[in-house]
Amino acid sequence: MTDDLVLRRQVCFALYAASRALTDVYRPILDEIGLTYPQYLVLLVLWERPDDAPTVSELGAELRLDSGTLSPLLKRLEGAGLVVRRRSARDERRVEVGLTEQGRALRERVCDVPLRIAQATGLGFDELVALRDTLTRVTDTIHRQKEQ
Amino acid sequence: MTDDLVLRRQVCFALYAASRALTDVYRPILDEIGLTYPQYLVLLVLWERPDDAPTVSELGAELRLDSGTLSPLLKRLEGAGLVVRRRSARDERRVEVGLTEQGRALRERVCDVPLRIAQATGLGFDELVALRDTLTRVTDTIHRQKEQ
DNA sequence: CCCCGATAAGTTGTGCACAACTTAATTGTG
DNA sequence: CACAATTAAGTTGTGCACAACTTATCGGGG
Repeated sequence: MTDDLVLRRQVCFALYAASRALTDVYRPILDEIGLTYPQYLVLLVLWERPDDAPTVSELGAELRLDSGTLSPLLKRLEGAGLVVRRRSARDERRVEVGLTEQGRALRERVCDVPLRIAQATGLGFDELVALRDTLTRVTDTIHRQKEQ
Repeated sequence: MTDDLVLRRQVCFALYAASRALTDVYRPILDEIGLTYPQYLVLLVLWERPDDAPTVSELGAELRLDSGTLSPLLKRLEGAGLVVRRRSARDERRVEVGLTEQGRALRERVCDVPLRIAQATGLGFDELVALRDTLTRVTDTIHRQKEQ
């Protein structure tokens, strides 16, 4: 029982270490185009629906990040000329985040990134899908518990 | 091809989200004893070998964290009275990190934590072990590539 | 013995994450 | 309509992560 506190036995550490390791793979790739990994994630959401201009809250719901994280991040993306933020006309509380032409164009420069990342993991396609699905299940389980 | 850039399909996002979700489960538990998750990880290493007093570098090798992260973290742990830092007598460059009596005693208060975390994931024991091993394999693969 | 490269820890600066709080706009209820 | 409760975004403060740099010590070759 006392052995349960050994670092290498803990799933949480494996998760924490793997997450940082994968981010390390992203870093040099994203550095070239001047993005951080969380900024890249925001753009992924925007690229999925290029004409949608989701609000900060909607972005946060997708990425599970709050305005405390997103507000300064979006300000930096706007400073880089990749997105625009505008107050909603119908609801002045909301801020809609849209892609600029430059932000839209950036998509072409990263379309081979997922493949390069997948290769770095050393896992086969089926293993990757299984891993992703297990992780998604864990995340959903935790969030469902939190809401109750 | 173009679909590869969809957020929910990316293993990396699943990893990033799961890691933060699990940390969310830790937070209220560790809050009670005044620790952050990375601080808890440092203590895990120290508890594994209570009479060892590893150096900052050795801690960093276990956790894959550099002195830029560990130095201030250890200073806070020392401020909380859980560890002591002392220059090695044989090599004045090294700083050895040892547990205080209070730090040693804290172990008793967290020995049920791994079980509580495991339950929060909703996975069975075998699934957890398989997940951990897959993640460890990914991490090792990435680090091995980095060294070459 | 001296110096030069290597090593160890710490410092500085940037960018997340997240809690707690503030400000402003909106909605529901009487 | 009035106004209290809610919601949205932003701000502030703390603590990681990590790159780049500094300071101090160590070790080996000339």
